[in-house]
Amino acid sequence: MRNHYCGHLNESLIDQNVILCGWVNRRRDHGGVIFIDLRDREGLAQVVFEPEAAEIFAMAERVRNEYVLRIQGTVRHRPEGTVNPELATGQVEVVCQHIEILNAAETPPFQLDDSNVSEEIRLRYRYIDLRRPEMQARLQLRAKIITLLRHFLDEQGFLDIETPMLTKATPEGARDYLVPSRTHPGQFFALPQSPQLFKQLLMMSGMERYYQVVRCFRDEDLRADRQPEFTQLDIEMSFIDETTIKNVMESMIRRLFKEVLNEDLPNPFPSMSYEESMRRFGTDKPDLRIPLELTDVNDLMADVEFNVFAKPAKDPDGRVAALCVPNGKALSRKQIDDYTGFVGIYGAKGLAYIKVNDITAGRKGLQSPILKFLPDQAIEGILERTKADTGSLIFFGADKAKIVNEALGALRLKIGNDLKLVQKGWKPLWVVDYPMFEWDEKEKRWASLHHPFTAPNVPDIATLEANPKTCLSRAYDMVLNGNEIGGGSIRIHRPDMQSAAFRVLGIGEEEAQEKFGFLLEALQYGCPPHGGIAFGLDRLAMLMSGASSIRDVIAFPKTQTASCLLTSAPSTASQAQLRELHIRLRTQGTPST
RNA sequence: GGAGCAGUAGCUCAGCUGGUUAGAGUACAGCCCUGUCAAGGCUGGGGUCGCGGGUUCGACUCCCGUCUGCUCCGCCA
Repeated sequence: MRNHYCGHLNESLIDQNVILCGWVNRRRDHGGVIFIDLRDREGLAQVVFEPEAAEIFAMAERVRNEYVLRIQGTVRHRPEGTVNPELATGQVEVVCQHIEILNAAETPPFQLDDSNVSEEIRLRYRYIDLRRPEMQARLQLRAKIITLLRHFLDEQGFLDIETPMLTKATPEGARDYLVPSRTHPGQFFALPQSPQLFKQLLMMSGMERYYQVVRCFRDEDLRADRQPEFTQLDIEMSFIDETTIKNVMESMIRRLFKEVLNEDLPNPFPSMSYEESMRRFGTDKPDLRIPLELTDVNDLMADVEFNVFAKPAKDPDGRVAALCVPNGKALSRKQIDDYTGFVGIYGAKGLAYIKVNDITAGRKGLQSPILKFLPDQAIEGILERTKADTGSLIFFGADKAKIVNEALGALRLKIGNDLKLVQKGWKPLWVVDYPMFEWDEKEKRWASLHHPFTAPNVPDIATLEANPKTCLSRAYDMVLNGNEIGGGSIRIHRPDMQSAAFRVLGIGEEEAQEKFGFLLEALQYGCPPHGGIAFGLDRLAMLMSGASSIRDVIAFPKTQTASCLLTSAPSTASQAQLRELHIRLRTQGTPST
């Protein structure tokens, strides 16, 4: 049907007869001469229609935007002075000798070259939105990323193995998407939140190295970087420890960035403990491009006569921390008020600050509503530790450590962006030495920080059960520019340790058997030491393409309420369908017949 | 479950402290035009102001509710 892509035309094809297919990007009708920019996946080509060929010219006059055409013509140099340097094919044009309208098109609901169309409209007409070069480039980049990762893993001896989509609900973790069973009345499959247990079973099956580009489902509320269905690069290896898998995965990501973006990532990636990351950045996914850090000042505040600071300073679960912003003095009162409101989102009750007007003038060089509460010793300590200088603005958070970390961690990102302190480039790191458990205040029980199959970093079961609060796990997260792009762990590979982990989590013997009996059983039949990782492919593609939402690297994403504006899914089911599935609706919905 | 922002022409937006005929750009249609590439010129059509209720002599404008989209908190082992 065609022999060249529009976007591939160049001077080497001059005088050749080409056949192009594509969409009318734009038509410029000068009365006596008509130009049509024909667009396909690879780019644009200018097709010229001259009035001498009356029949062809008449057809070109009828053509409108987004018509689908097949054009036959001769490639020639553009006349002197009409070359378009903005266009990859701008040196040449095609003189049309034959035109075929493969399909007419209604006027599009929006203009493809409008970069400011609302997302609602774009999603409703996604098939048109995806024609835009920007979206074409993103999906092409995503395909390139996946292809490269597959090649790498294949080279390294990983097997691509599929796991079930219709599987068993899990008690821990995210809300499951449920699928009713027709053949088992009242019973349900769950769509996988991840193939976690299957990939572990594959290690027990002796597959040694597994990977899968796999869809995962979580029925939780959405964000710019979270969709109800998303794609993981899921990986598992046998007979390895943390060092091996981290090395292999680093190599993979380094090669990915080199080959796709020609970017050199550090070798090795820096590594940081969870504890250090929380202390310095208030988060376990620090954006190392922002040169701001939190500073602990608990000890300086424990004895001050200012309860807002002294109380959390003395609380074992409290934290008083400072965030020093060089040249932050320029921030207006309104901006500081805005930041106070911002940290309020995270539960902070206020945002104290000190302006450093003159670092050499001691107390007199400072300006702050809280100055009167602070003794000289505390002030000196703060200035020294935060490395404050003339012009600095020091923010303070004082509350439960969780609130201070979240509030100042988020403030650090916001100020970093607002003040344009974010450095160019890519800053990957590993975050390691996660706590094994965290206390769930609502449920009054220990919960896995990672998941219940993560190996604890302890010599024996007794140590695990005696120290749930301080026990670290063998988990590791890969973080890039403030995004968690991958996370994994060495897994528990012995049944007694797995049972102990369940016990700490308050999962009783009976429940463990019911929910995870198959896993506990499998562990008894010869399970190799193993571990793995899963990467969020959508997030990776988002970062690498410079998109600000994973929706921009997913062909057909869902909205924040998890609906598809293109197909109007989800929708009601017919009474007949529901009856077959043994389901009766509680609400007086109006199912179609 | 909660907070914020937005919803006016096909699209993107403006519309003052409430005032009688709701505008702009672009798209679209027609006419003119032989070198444009966001082509240009002239003319024209196009609106349940998201939806429902309330206040008022009068509501795009104020109030309440609701729906939709986005951002965020909670949630996401």
